[in-house]
Amino acid sequence: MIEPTVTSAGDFVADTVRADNAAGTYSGRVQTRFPPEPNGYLHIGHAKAIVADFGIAEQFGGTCNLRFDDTNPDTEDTEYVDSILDDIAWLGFAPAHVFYASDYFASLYDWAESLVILGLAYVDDQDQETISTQRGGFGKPGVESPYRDRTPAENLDLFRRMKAGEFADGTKVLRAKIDMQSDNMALRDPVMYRIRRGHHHRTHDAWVIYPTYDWAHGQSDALEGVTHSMCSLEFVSHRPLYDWYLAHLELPYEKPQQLEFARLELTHTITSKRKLRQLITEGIVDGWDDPRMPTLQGLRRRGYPAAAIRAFCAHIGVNKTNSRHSVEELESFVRTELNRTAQRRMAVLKPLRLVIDDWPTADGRTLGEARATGDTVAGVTEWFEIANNPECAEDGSRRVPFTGELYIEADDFAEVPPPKFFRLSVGREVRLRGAYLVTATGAVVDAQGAVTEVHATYDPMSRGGNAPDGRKVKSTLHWVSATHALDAEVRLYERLFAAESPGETTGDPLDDLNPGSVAVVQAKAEPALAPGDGGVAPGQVVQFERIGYFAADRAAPLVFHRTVGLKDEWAAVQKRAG
RNA sequence: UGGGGUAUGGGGUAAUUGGCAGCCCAGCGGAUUCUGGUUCCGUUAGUCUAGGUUCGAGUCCUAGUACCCCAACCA
Repeated sequence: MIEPTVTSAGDFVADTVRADNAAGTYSGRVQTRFPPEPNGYLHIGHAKAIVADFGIAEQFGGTCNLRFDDTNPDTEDTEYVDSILDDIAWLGFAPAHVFYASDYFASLYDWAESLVILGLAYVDDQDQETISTQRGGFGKPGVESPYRDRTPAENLDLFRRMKAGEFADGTKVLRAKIDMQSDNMALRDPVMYRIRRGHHHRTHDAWVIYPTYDWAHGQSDALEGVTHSMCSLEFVSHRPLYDWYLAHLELPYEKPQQLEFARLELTHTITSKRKLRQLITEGIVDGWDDPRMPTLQGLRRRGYPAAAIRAFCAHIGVNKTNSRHSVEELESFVRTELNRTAQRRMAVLKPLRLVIDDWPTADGRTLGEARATGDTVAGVTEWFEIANNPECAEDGSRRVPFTGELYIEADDFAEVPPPKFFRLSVGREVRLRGAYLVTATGAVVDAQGAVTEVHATYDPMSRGGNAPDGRKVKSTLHWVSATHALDAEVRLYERLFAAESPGETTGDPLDDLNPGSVAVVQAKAEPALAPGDGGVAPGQVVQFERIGYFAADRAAPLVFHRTVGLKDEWAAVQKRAG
């Protein structure tokens, strides 16, 4: 399906699997599952879990299934089921099976009856608040429910009537009879079933009682034959409960074991579903697929390759330490992948007109001579064959038109060059990528002192970019022929959150929003940036030479999203200079 | 307040389970380069604290400290 995502050697899950294999615990079988609740879109944090779940199965020749943890009808929807399916496929994984916890509602119910008969579960008539109060607190004792000692027969009758819909929502629950004095709150008679007349996206109105996560999860694992059930660290204290349930049931396979690892957190990023949703409802971003969102949909639209996300997740591995990875590390995986795969194109984000005065016109004059007489005749057009990707010869080349009137990047010209400035200034020679060596002869400056046009001469002997005498220039600039330039809209994204840990100081991540997280500029693009043959496909990511990687919008032609910028040594030099 | 989890350079993560603290990101220096990109070479910097065991401790023991999780009929 994909190239092996090797999990890091020291990962404790792999250690556990190896130990289990050595001990013969599961007869060498390895089965995992990725269990999202279909109540939101997948984000970069889920990618870590997906890579871990599928990765460990793959590493040991096992299987990994997808299971929708759809036990709460109030929050779940097929919209999310569909997007999750889509995202997992995009990431490059193919689940062996797609299961739903709701497929097991009948089995779960039967198992619950067996616990009732064993005297290990009881129906409690108290309301939610009372039950919560009786649970006690950290270091404080719990209080047993007055209904705790109902007989199995009475409980069975009540439970069946709960299922039959005889009772109103919230009026009764089924609870496991464990230990109201346990230090572990999860063991103080946890709720197994609640009455809820929500409309379930798959079972519709067949059920009025729904299992809780704790009652459904381990049992679903057991039913499927899962061996290693990975989840995040906040479930560590639920593991004794996971084990308690399974210890009291007849299982079709060996008992699965729960293993917990730390969630992925990134700097300048949030993964809280609630907060992500708030970004949308408050209009801060356009939707779940806004390129600034950490959702897989957003990252995809932004141009992050699935292979880069996979490699990043495999690289960070699984661990039990709560930590926050720098988003720069993710970006570095994105650059590494894109450097290899993205075709190069030229686009000018801050266009500055460059006129080559000695460039020939069709009527045998030069541009300079023609302009001197007020004539706006065009220069001749020359076509250059430029490699699509110097890192990948198979990508071939494209033809790029060149004339005597071009756009170059405004930042590539300086009237007064600062120290270590290698680019164009009057009297200095630079290369126009793949075309000619040019020397600036002067600049036109407006009333505000801004450079509006640069004049230059070219060396006809340097066609293709090299001078026959072998002289070197310090800089190569990208350019776009003014007469052939296409107008493109380029959306430049910055971090959505200015703070490394959004919300750390005030408690609300939205207080740390970066007000300038997107800037839109009108750019000049070479013809091969147009959609279609020899151009770019919707969603394709290309490198704008010397600038960064940009994803063509999937719908709008000539609209580009900045995936990530190139490393910028000149920016670092300027920063050091102050 | 009780229980549980976790601590290794600036960030992240390894260490064959008691034997030379390695790798990635970032930084810095250099080489190469028709992208100030890429690539290559070099380099700065670390075992939470205090004791102890040992020829030898990131690893074992004791006592602390810090951070995270748990008192939903959410997952």
